[in-house]
Amino acid sequence: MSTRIAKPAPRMRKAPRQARSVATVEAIIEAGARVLSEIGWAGFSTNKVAEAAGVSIGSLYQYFPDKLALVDAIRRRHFDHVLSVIREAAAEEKPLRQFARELVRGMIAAHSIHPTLHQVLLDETPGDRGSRAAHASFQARYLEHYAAAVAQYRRRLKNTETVARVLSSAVEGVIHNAARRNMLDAPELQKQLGELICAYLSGQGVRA
Amino acid sequence: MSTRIAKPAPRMRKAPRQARSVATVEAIIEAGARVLSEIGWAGFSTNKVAEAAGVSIGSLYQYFPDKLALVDAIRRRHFDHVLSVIREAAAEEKPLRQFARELVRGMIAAHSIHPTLHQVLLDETPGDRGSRAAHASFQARYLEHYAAAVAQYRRRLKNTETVARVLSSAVEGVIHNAARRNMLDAPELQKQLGELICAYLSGQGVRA
DNA sequence: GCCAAATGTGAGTATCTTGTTTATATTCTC
DNA sequence: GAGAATATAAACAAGATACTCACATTTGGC
Repeated sequence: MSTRIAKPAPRMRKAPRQARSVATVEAIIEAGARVLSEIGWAGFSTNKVAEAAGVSIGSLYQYFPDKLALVDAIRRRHFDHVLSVIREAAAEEKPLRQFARELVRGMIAAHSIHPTLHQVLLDETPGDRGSRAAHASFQARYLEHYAAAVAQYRRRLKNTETVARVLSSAVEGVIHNAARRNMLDAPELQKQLGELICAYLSGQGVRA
Repeated sequence: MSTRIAKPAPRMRKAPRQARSVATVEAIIEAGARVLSEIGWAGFSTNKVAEAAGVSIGSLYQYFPDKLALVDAIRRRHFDHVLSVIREAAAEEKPLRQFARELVRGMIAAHSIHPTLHQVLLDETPGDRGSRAAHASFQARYLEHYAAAVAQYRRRLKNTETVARVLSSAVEGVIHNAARRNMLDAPELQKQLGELICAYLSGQGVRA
């Protein structure tokens, strides 16, 4: 219970100017993502990340003011990636079947590198200060894109937002579960996930 | 890397004989579930659990030989609960619509007490020794019940297991996501989740 | 080649957490 | 009321870990 008055907490302590340092920073973020995905937030220590990156701990603190700034960087990079995937899938008008296929492919690809990173970022990672805003903004845009797709393919136009939420979390659930048992690239699973999306969105199947 | 030769690790150090101690043990397990759900495995400490249970740390160690035994007890209790829910929903033959409704209701009820406990148990909790077996056994029986339902309602009989896996993880994903944003009891969500299940299982919608 | 700036190093520290024991006090059963 | 069961919390030992600092090395422009 010490005096906790809003630390400024800058993104980076120092900007990398030479090619070397750019590579170092990149290596740190990449290793951080790996550690976070493989061991989870509980085991995420700066020393461990530095070691995994093949970099001294001092170098890490030369660019990141503290642990949370590092997590922020990891989060930003990953969220940007995922957002681009769904944005692309929902971009132009295309048949439902194709949308589903592209979405599944993209999502699986995005999770193949660090299978459980996404969930760890959402569930375990603390959301102090600025990251909360980024978090919310990500979620909002994420949902927006899903909602756009839902509005495009769904006949009944009611509850678009709820439908989008259900759809997105269902997809995430399947992918996360598959990631946990190393089945992300099973083609059978991809097909079924695609069918789930199509079935739900075309959804004239059963009446309420 | 010390000598890691299978600790026996008994379930309980001592069985509660009087009513008092039974209540104590129950309070500990309950508080443990609460802590695990609210703070996650990273913040799960025996001292914290004891305090949350309104019990001294000594009492905790009088019944549980170590931290993992406690987690085991929590896990066992929760898994039994969830299993009974799905077993009941998939028990007798009933219309698809009704099955979906009962499954959703039961699942939501099971997650309403400790919203994120299930995911924490699956994702963050370590699986040393005996718990691995329990874990696997739970997953197996869990899937079995889903598969039974799938076999009952799905027309095409191929890939029953994959379909069951996709279905179960989709349901879990939706519920977990709703739990995170405290929307578990939104009736709109329940309805949509039911529709998702029905649409996927009836699933004549789109051809491959 | 030279030098100032940029970058990299890693041992060290100070602090905190936490699992577990133990000696002691209280409550129950008979 | 005796002895067993149960509860208490102070204390500890061991470890983890975020972060600093004084120094070494490399780079890029001149």
